[in-house]
Amino acid sequence: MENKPKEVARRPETAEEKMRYGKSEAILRAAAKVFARSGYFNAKVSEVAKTAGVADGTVYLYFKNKDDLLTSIFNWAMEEFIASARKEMAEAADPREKLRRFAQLHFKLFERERDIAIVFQIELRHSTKFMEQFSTTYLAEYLEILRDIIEEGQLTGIFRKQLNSKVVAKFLFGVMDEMATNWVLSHKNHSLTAMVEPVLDIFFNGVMESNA
Amino acid sequence: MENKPKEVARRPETAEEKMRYGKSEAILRAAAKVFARSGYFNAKVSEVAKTAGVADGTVYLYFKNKDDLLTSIFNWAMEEFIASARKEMAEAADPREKLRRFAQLHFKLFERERDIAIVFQIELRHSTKFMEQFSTTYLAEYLEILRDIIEEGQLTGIFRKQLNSKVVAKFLFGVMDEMATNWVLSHKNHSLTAMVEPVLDIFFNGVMESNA
Amino acid sequence: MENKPKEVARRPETAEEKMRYGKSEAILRAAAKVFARSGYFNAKVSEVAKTAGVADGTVYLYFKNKDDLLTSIFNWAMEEFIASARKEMAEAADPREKLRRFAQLHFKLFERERDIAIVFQIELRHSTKFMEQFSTTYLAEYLEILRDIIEEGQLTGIFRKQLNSKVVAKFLFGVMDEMATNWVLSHKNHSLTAMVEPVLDIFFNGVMESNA
Amino acid sequence: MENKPKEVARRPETAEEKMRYGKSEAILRAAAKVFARSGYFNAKVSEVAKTAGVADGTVYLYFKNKDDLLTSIFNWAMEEFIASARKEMAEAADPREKLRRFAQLHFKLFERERDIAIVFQIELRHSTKFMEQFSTTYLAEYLEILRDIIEEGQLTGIFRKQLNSKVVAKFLFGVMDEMATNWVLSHKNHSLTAMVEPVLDIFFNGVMESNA
DNA sequence: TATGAATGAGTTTTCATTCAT
DNA sequence: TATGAATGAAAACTCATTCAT
Repeated sequence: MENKPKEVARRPETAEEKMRYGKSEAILRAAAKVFARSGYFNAKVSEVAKTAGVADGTVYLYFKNKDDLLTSIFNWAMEEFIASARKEMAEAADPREKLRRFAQLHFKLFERERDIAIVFQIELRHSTKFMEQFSTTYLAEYLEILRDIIEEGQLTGIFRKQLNSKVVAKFLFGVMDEMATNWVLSHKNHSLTAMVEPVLDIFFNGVMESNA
Repeated sequence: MENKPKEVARRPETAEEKMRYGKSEAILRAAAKVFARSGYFNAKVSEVAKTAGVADGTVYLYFKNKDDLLTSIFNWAMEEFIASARKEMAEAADPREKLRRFAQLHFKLFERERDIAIVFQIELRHSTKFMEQFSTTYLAEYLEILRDIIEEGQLTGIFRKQLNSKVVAKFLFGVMDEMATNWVLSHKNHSLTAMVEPVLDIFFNGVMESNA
Repeated sequence: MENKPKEVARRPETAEEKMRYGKSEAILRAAAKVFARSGYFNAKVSEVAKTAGVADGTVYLYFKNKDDLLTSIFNWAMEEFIASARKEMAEAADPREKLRRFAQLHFKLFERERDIAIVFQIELRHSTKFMEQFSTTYLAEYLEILRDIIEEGQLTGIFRKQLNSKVVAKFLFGVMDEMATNWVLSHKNHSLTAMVEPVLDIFFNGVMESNA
Repeated sequence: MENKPKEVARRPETAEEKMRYGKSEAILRAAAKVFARSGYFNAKVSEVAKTAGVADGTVYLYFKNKDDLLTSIFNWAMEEFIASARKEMAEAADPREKLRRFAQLHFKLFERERDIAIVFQIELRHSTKFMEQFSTTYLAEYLEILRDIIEEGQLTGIFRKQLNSKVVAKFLFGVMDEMATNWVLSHKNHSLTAMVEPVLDIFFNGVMESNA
């Protein structure tokens, strides 16, 4: 994320805009940190402002309201993730390799940005309203990518054709989501990416044809 | 649930206590309904009281505070679930059958009590604090049951011995949790229990020895 | 006003309600006092609460919001005034006597309740929105009463028939309104009711010599 | 503004001043429009700036603060009005004609500048503080002019000598003020100047038949 | 036990004003 | 002069909780 500022919605052009952009991102990062620490509802906007090093009112120059902060963290991270995922998927040939890279990407992002991981795994789930919005936008796209890979694997004969690719995609997402939540809640600070291999091992043995 | 009052924490003995118990459960059910509808933070205690048909102050005769309502819904449902799960597990012989019954039990409870399902899948996740507490108590017990069955299956030779039973248990929980969340957020009202077979199909193909 | 609590919208029946009613009126009187002193926009709800001897939140148990306080002061006083005006008008026979009593009633109310007078003459005028609402409800009724008396005088031959009764009513209201505003803003504390005679003298006789 | 009051009403001399003058007046007109539309307290300085086509900060180069905008609108219009009134009064001989021209002038100004009329009739009344200041300065001068004409009429024998000229002046102001407020609040867009004749008719002749 | 009126702490948000450029 | 991004004080309102009845 650090090195990919251009992947956020608005692109700064002038030096002046760059500064505005920097403030916007600083506030978003501060919000992620504060939300991760206190939980969205208990977090105070003034705390976000203080963490970002700006005045309370400045937050409202960049974001409509507190809720918009949460939504923006989500959009910001998700857009970036989907973009890199699509790019990386294009580089791998084997569907198994694609899934492996995809999971790696997901988990590496979380390990690099623990605050974002916490917000994603815990805070964003706080309301049906948000969850529904989430489900119908980015989650749908996330599942779409997985589904495409699985169907590709079914065509090339390495995954069982009779399986419903949609169910399989949800299945894999569920497993990965659970690993992520588990990692976020655990204080043992074990590696999350280390889970990719054992998880995919089980998964592949389940979806592969026995002669694949 | 109505007819299984004994499965809630305290058992009423006298007629007087029975009445208290009834009110306590009424409040808990009202809380689940209101939390499911509005989300925990937006839900008002007065709304819970009104839904339960009692005065605002009465809620505080049975529960310490608003947070206690959430915790109590969780404890109430979880104790009941774990108890029936352990009982039912004892009745089945085959590990695969055990897992099948376990998943059925989990999903049937949710289908019967949608408010509880919403609270479990959405509202309870609202804070790391709660999630951590959840992880170290009932989730641990839930995973324990799964792990026991899996290890039993590894002993009897139908599940691959080299797999880490703890990872497998989390894997299975993650898949089921994802199916549940998906069902809660979906408005299509598809059957949740119908997911048991396809999910376990994938799972078993993954964890079984090829000669099992 | 003190001795006519029943003329306010809600009538208290039980002893319990009477207490609630008392609090409602206390808050309304406190609001009138604070609004009169600081002006509506500069007045703080917390100041109203303190003046009424209740907690801030209690204000919102009786009134929807700050604006509702202003509107309620107006409705409360206006309903009372219109009612006593109609009653008193019925008791007088001569149209000139009716107008005299009407003006007396209006000015006496203001002298007895200076806070209310200030709110009426100054604070209620702060927005077109309110003024429009005011114009189409109680002011209309106020002008209606005046107009009825004037038309009665035109029928009995003491007022010039060719005059537009609506214009005459507005004319008289304007004069009285100006006297009231003048009195409110003056610190000399002259008598307002003392203005009734000279004003009606001009109004009745006109400013021109009959031989001019 | 404190030390540059003359730059509002007066005419610009240098090109530089012309620009300043133009901007100052543009801001004042914008303020009148915005205050008329939203009410003083709800109006935003940024909205005034936007309407005037200048940056927010520029408003503060010409006016001390938001309150100064209101006061300046008032001073600006009032100075202009008093000046033209005095000039026009000098041109008429008959006291009745003088009053007629005076009323015409007042109402024509309002018809030409509706925003100003709204600010005068509604927004300026929002606080006792302002009303008191208003009463002791321009209103006093306004009433002075009226009083002079009335006393002139009393000397020439067309107005009744025994009337208190101060009361008569207030009386007439009250009537005209009411007509103006009525016109401002009415959406029927009737002519305000058309009210001059009927109002002065009543004023001059009185409402009673001479034989009543 | 049950009630529900009263409490008052606490937080988001707005917007007049400033000041570095 | 002109700008407009940044400031931060200030206040309406909510609602969990209490407690006298």
